[in-house]
Parts: sequence; structure tokens; C-alpha cells
Amino acid sequence: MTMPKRDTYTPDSLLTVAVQVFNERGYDGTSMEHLSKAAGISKSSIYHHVRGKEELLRRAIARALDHLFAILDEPEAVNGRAVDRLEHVTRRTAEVLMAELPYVTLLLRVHGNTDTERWALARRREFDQQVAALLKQAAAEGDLRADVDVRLATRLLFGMINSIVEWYRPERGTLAAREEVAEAVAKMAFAGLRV
Amino acid sequence: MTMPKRDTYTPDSLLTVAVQVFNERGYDGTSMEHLSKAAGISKSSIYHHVRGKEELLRRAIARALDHLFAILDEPEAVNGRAVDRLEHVTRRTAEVLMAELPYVTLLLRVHGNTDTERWALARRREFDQQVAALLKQAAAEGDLRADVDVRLATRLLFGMINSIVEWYRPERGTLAAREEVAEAVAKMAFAGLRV
DNA sequence: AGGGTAACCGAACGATCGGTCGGGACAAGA
DNA sequence: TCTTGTCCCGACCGATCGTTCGGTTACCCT
Repeated sequence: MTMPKRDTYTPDSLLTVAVQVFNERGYDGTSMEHLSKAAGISKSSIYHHVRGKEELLRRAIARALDHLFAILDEPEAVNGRAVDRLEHVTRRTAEVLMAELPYVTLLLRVHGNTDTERWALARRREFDQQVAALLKQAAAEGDLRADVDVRLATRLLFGMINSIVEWYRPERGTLAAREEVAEAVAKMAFAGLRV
Repeated sequence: MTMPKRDTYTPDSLLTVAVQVFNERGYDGTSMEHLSKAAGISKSSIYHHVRGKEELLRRAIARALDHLFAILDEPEAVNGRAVDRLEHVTRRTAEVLMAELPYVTLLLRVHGNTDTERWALARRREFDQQVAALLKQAAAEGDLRADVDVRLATRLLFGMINSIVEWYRPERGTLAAREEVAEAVAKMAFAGLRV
């Protein structure tokens, strides 16, 4: 353990506060004044720790993306039948989404108004396409029901997973609770998708 | 038919433009300047047709909510077994979501920063709860699989439906295309949910 | 022809936006 | 004790925000 000494802000601890406010009010709806109130320091002090509002967004989004892409490198996502790899990615994506909730929420709500936001959208598309490829392969291997279009199924699957950010609140956010939700997601999705 | 004479703006035709820009840039990320450029009239002219930015949001959200609540009054949503009524509501919600895409999209992205937005959130919760009640009844009647929590299933179902706004684009938006997507949604959801 | 009004405009309003600036308080190292 | 650097502040910047205002068209009705 390294943490509990600080009573002053670090870029990361400030990010924790900022991301929370961003999610409550929306990024565009959040002013530096809002952030300063929430952090308990003056507006100008924020600039001692980070370059500005957009850097906070960039840091948050980068963190979310790092966690998501790491899933695709896990052994269970690389080895085995495509359908099993897909189910693993589904479950793990749901888990990461809950573990990194505020960061992923921010990522999922980006509009593309600035360079940072467009970069976020591009990286998200990358991730989606890699999962879509997995789903396509699973379909080609005959492990998915044939009467649902692959692209449509991909989108609905992600829709279901990503919607977790709309209601999941990690109040008593134990690992077990997250695994339970991820299990339900995988069950509902694949009981409908599997042959 | 009454319409096709106007080459000037009405509150409704202006709303069409505004809602599109709101969805591209986000409501908070859209300035009246943006709207005036998109509408091709000056910023001040907008105030000739509507009271202001927030009225545009209120009109858009009201339209979305009207269409959604109308579903619950349809005969197929009132009569019959709960599970069948639920499937009807699911299918119709998906259809309405596509038919009224920009308006519903706006509704689903509200944050609660103003009175108008908080009103929107409250009405949304009403709708969700009515559907949740339907799902609960279907479960009580033994028509839904028992190994998925009812509240969780409701949320995932809505998550799947609502995620349509993230990717559906009504370019060749015929009624048939919409029915096809709604059919896929219902199939995926209920092939996983039904006993 | 003339009066009324719907539709529009440029200019400007006070407020707030994200960000800058110079400096004060305080602790550590010399 | 005197620096040095971290952390923070109030005051302020130009730009942009949503909105208002006074006025100019252009068309309809008589």
C-alpha cells in the first residue's frame, strides 16, 4: 500500500472528483467553477495539477480505454473457440464497466466535438470492431443461431452491456456483486444467442 | 394535407433542425449560434418562433414521451397474458424509438441539470416502472425464466432497446426496416427470457 | 395606395465560460 | 536564516454564452 498520506491533490485524485462531476452534469454542462466547488479548491488551483478541462477528459477516457483493450489480451480472449472467447469478453467487459464505472460512462457519452472526443470515438470503434470480428467468427463456426444478423446482434449485445452505466451504482460494489451482474448479462445474452 | 407551402420557419420545423444539432453536439454543447447556422437564419430570429433554447428541449422531449406513453394504451398492451403484452411493448418501443429517433435520443441523454431535464427524468422513470410492473407480472405468471432477477432483466431489456439510438440511422428508414429491427430485438430478448 | 403584421436582421446586453497571472503561505533542505 | 519549490489563492482576461432590443424588409388585406 502506498496511498493514504495525501491531504493535497494529485492529478489522479483530482481526476476522481472531476469524473464524478462530469457524469452528474455532463462534460459540456460542467464548468471549472463546478469542479472547484466539488474539489474544495479554487478554480485557478486546478490548473496547478492539470493543463485544463480537456486534459481531465483525456485522462479519464484513456483510463477507460486501457482497461477495455486489456480484456482483448487476456488468455481466455485469445485461446479457444470463438464463441467461448466472445462470452469471456462479454463477461469481462461488463465487469470492467462496473469496476471503472465513471470513466467508462464518460467514454460512452462522448459526442465528438473536440479532437480528444473524436479520438475517443475512433478508439471505441476499434474495440467494437474487434469484438464484432469475434462474433462473426463464432457465427462462422456455427456456434451462434443463424436467424439473427451478426452486425445487429453485435450492436444489441454492446447495447445491453453498455447500458449498465445507466443504472449500476457501486454503493456496496464488491467484486462478487459485479460478477453476479456480469453473469446475468452473459446468461441473458447467450441463452438467446447460442445454438 | 396542410403542410408543403412554407418556405419560412414554424416552431415545429425549427424544432426539427434544432433536435438534429442537439443530437450531434449534445444539448449543452450546442449554442444558439450553432442553431442559427444550421437553420440558416440569425440567432435573434430563432426567438421569434420559440421562447429560447430550453423550450426547444422541452418540445422535443414532450414529443418523445407522448409517443412512448401512447404505446401503453394500445389494445395489445392492455389485453392478454402479461408476457405477450410485454413483448408487444418491447417491439413497439423499439419501433417508436426508430420512428422518433432524434427526439427519443434527446430524451435518453438528459442529465437533470434544469427543471425541464428533471421533469424528463421523472417521466422516463414512470414509463420504465410501468414496463417493469408488466415484466414482474409475467414472471409471476410463470412465463419468464426464473434464474434472472426481474429488476435486472428489466434494465437489460431497456438497455438493449434504448441502445438502438446509438447506431440506427434512418437513411432508408422504411416501416419495414424498422419492423425488422424490432423483430430482432424481440427475438433476441425473449428467446433468452421465455421459459 | 396604405396599414398591419409575420419573419427576419445586426448590435449589443450582462453573465459566465475556460484559462492566466502575480503573489502568499508553508515546509524542506542548506 | 535564507532559498527553493509545492500548493494554493483572488483578481482578472478575452471569448462566448443565452437573450433582448430597435429596426427593416416583404407580403397580405382592404
